[in-house]
Amino acid sequence: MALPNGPVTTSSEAEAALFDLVDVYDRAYEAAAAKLSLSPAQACVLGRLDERRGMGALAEELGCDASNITQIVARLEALGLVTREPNPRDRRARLVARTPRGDETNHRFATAFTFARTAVGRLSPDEQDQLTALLRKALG
Amino acid sequence: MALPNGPVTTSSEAEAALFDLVDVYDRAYEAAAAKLSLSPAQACVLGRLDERRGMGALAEELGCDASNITQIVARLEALGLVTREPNPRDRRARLVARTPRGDETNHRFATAFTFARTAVGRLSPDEQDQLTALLRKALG
DNA sequence: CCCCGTTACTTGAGTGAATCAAGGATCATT
DNA sequence: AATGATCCTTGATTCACTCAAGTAACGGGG
Repeated sequence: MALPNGPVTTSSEAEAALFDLVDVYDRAYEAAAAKLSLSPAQACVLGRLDERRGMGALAEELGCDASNITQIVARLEALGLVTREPNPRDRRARLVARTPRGDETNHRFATAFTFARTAVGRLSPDEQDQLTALLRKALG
Repeated sequence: MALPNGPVTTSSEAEAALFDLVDVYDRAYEAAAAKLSLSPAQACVLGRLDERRGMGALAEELGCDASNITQIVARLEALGLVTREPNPRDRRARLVARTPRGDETNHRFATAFTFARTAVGRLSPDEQDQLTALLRKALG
């Protein structure tokens, strides 16, 4: 279990609530991935492959080094969840795509990661809109 | 940069907002720690040492294995940010405490991690209360 | 057509988080 | 005094992540 990105000084109620949310969210994500024997990073990459795409595109979207993606995709490939086909238009590049088993695993992950769904579901539609507006404003 | 605990399927606006919040929060936490050459885990442990405490207490609070804490505290100790004194009441146990430099580093981290403060600061006091109430309700 | 800089990805080395299994030391109880 | 539990450490392993360096292929200018 990853250590929480905890509050240093809890100056306000709202800040504490934000921290609690982030902590619970992260733990739930990790737990859902673990249920499928995936690391959070693997689940994340798998979830970005609704359409096949290149390694570089993944790296840029996820904000990490390309060599990091190489490793994670290699593990997903070894698990049979992903293929890494050559790009016919550019022989330097690879196109990563989920296999049928990858699709199924991704779907099972989406089902297992209930936290966001459940949390939002505790709010009425009006409250959901309020929350969205407040979060958007807070994010600046 | 840690991969985001991204949305698998973005079914609602509110869920997407939650994900964005978590992602930005985590990245800001990591960036603040990196500014002080600390890992997120190190910053986290350092932040829990306002009072001296045992390794086991840390492990339990942070929800991880004791041996994980052993490593992190060892690195903090090597950095001169923490001491690991024997507990006079129980010679098996160790009491971990921040050094003066650890106090200063922790304070600088708290200053550098502006995200939660800034985000909440974009809201009026009323809005802050609303956000807190909504998050608490969503967390169940 | 060939050089050349750029791009796409891989490889290797290194750090650190995290978990598990096993072990040593000490405590606390019988 | 023996036993079992508790506190922590050590060792082994896996994985994420980063950086530096390398390979292969694209694409444009001479």
